[in-house]
Amino acid sequence: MEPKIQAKSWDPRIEKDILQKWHESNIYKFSVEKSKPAFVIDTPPPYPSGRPWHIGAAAHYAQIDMIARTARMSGNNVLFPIGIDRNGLPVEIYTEKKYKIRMRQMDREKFLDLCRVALDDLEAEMIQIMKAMGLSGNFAEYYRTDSPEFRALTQSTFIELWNRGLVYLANRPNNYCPDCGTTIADAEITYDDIPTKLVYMKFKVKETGQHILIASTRPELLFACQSVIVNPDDGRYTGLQGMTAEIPLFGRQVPIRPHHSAKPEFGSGAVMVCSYGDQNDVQLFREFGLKEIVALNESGITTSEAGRYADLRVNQARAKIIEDLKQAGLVEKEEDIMHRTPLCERSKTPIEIIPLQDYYVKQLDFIPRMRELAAGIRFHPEMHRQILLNWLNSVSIDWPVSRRRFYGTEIPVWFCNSCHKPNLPAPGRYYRPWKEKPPFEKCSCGGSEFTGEDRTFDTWMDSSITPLFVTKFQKDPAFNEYTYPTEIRPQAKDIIRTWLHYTLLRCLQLTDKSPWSDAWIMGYGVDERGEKMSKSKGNVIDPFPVIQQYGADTFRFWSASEANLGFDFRCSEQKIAATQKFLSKLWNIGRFLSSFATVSISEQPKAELAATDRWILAELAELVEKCRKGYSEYNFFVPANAVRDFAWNVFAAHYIEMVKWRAHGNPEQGPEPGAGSIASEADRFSALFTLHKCFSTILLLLAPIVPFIAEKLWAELYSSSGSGESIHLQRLPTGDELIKIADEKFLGFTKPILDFNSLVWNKKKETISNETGRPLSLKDPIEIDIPAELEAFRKDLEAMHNIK
RNA sequence: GGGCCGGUGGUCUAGCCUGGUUAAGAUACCGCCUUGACAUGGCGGGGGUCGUUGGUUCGAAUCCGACCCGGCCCA
Repeated sequence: MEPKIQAKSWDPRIEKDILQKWHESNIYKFSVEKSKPAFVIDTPPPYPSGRPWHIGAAAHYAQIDMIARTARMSGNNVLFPIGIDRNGLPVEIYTEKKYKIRMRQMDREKFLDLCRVALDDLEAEMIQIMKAMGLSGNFAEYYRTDSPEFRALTQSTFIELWNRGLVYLANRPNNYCPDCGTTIADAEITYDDIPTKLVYMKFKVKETGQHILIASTRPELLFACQSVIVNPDDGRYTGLQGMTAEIPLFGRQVPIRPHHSAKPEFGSGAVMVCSYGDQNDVQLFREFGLKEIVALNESGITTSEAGRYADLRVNQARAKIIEDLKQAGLVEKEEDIMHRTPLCERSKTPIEIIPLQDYYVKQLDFIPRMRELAAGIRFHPEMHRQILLNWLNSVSIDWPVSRRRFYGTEIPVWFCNSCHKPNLPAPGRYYRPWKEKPPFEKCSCGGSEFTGEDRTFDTWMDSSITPLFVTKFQKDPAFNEYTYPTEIRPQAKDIIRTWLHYTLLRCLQLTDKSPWSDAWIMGYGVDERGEKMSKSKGNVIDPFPVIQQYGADTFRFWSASEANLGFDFRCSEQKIAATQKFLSKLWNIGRFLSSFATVSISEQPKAELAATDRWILAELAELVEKCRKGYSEYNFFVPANAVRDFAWNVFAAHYIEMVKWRAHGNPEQGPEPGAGSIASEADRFSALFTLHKCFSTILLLLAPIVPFIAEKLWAELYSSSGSGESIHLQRLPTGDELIKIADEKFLGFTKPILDFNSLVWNKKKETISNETGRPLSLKDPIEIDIPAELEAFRKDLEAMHNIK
């Protein structure tokens, strides 16, 4: 019998037609439907930062789509928004490089236009990949975080917080990246061990005339020193506590105090406290009430406080000061050490701590409540909850949200030129104070001249309201009511302390609840040796050609079967290529089944099924339960591997071989029927029913992971004769009905059956044929005893192996 | 210094929660086979002191303790 499906392997080019069909039938449409539960995904809007898109990120979005499809096939009304994050530093740097320009040395408006064009190009490619991967998202209404509509929401939510007293302006030392020219938050800092010199300098003790050795990695801050500290338990310095030290080269006198933060084992055990070498200095200035000396300006240049060393870059000042100290014989020694240095996450520049005026959003007051919300969110996997809790425990200052950058949402504030009071407009529209007149006439002081704020927000101010934006907060109350809070936040684990944290904070402040019930945290994609991918290492894999060559389903199945929930996963093209074999296997099982009339799989069989059929259905029921458990945790690693193992190693390898003779029925149609191969109609029906029951279930179980091939095979075998409905509008199967027709006790036969088949195959291999002088072919007859416990399967086993 | 995660054939992973025959799969390697869905296939094979070490137990990859190594995060 000729199979209805002709092609001998799955052709990924078919995916294009299927995409077109989905697009035309608009099957992933979302609208408010009170009778159906809403399932809203707080999709991460990717940042189009340059080519190629990270393959790990592409895998991440493939899995987010699996969440959407799982939810849909579980009976939910799914909102799967698609957005693009376009605010922030990376595009500014990209644009500066591309056009060889400097942002601050050109017209702001023109610079923004160049950024926009760059983003449009990068975004178009990203959307193209997302579509090609088969994401069932709402592309028709995709949003951008730099649109007037999005920015208006960022601003209006800021204005609301301001009016409620949750925002303040303050001048305080904060992390400053001299390279980016802006304040950054603690969350945007990374640490790296960098080799540096620890300089041992001699300070004179006024009272004794002796020297005290001060070890410091920041000698260039000498002139900003306001105290020396020693550990109170450090016997070497007990007598010096309370005395006065004289700063070399500058001659200023500062007190020597005891403080536990001076570690006796580090350097000389005596430390100078300057404004500001590190966060500990900030802490000590506050604790001791010291007067701050501003050491560096916003360009990272020493101020006039540095005297002879003014107007120098940090490195220059450092070199000159060390040289002069050496000349004066005041350097005892220099030691090479590795120093854990705070770096700007974006530019990798060492950060400085500089006092500047910034806007702060209050977060310290909200930490206890955030801990409560964090306890109520279901984390997938559970272990990643700890990353958030650790971060909540280490937050020590409010969130500085102003940035001295251009491509971002403007801070909607105008300062009165007379009294300098900040004036805010009414919330609602998008404001650009640096180029617009204020939407009001007078300040409360009577002044009518204003200066617009020219700074922008930290981009997390925008990103942290995605759950509000996608649920039409403050715009469509009925929609918002139906969709908020959302169901799930999928994201990568490296932005828990930023995106997840800030979203929780902002939504708590604005809605008094958690924006989601579940948080789904994915690990990183690393290279095949487990190392981070980076352009400099040359181990980056571009996902686009991979998807084009192997197809979206191959890429998706690879992603599901390789990335266990929350763990880092390895990316290797070889493995992706190998994955394609499974799709080919699946296709050919479908091709085999297409040789026979499709038996209605919705009907219950009338007569009792054959033992072999009840056995495989028992295995199938177990598979379904296992997959459902995986799907309920959005862990696609579980169903992907379980279905592959079942379909390939049990169903195809053993079951199909055992029932082929019954499926064919009429021995005239098989070239060389085995013993006892004339099957009754009842036996034949039993086999066909079971084959289709198993295969249709396999397709349903795989549909969220490999939507294209599942759709195609479903259409070929199960829907074209019926309603013609997409597999993606079906429900995931349950094990209940299978248990009715199967029987759990048959599970015990799996191992004996597999072992027996293997035994026969081995025996044929060992037996050398008298005719050919070679091992027996699998279709050659053989004499072998069937174990008593497999008596119920005798007919199928005899036919399969041609046992005489 | 603290926290989290991992350490299983050459490579990658499953099994560990809930201890129990011969430690499973993929990949790579080797050998054989065109069999009627599939050579992008089938069958077979070699290859592991389950990080180390103590303990609990009749029995430990699995439970408990200590240690070593790697990764990430925090200080």
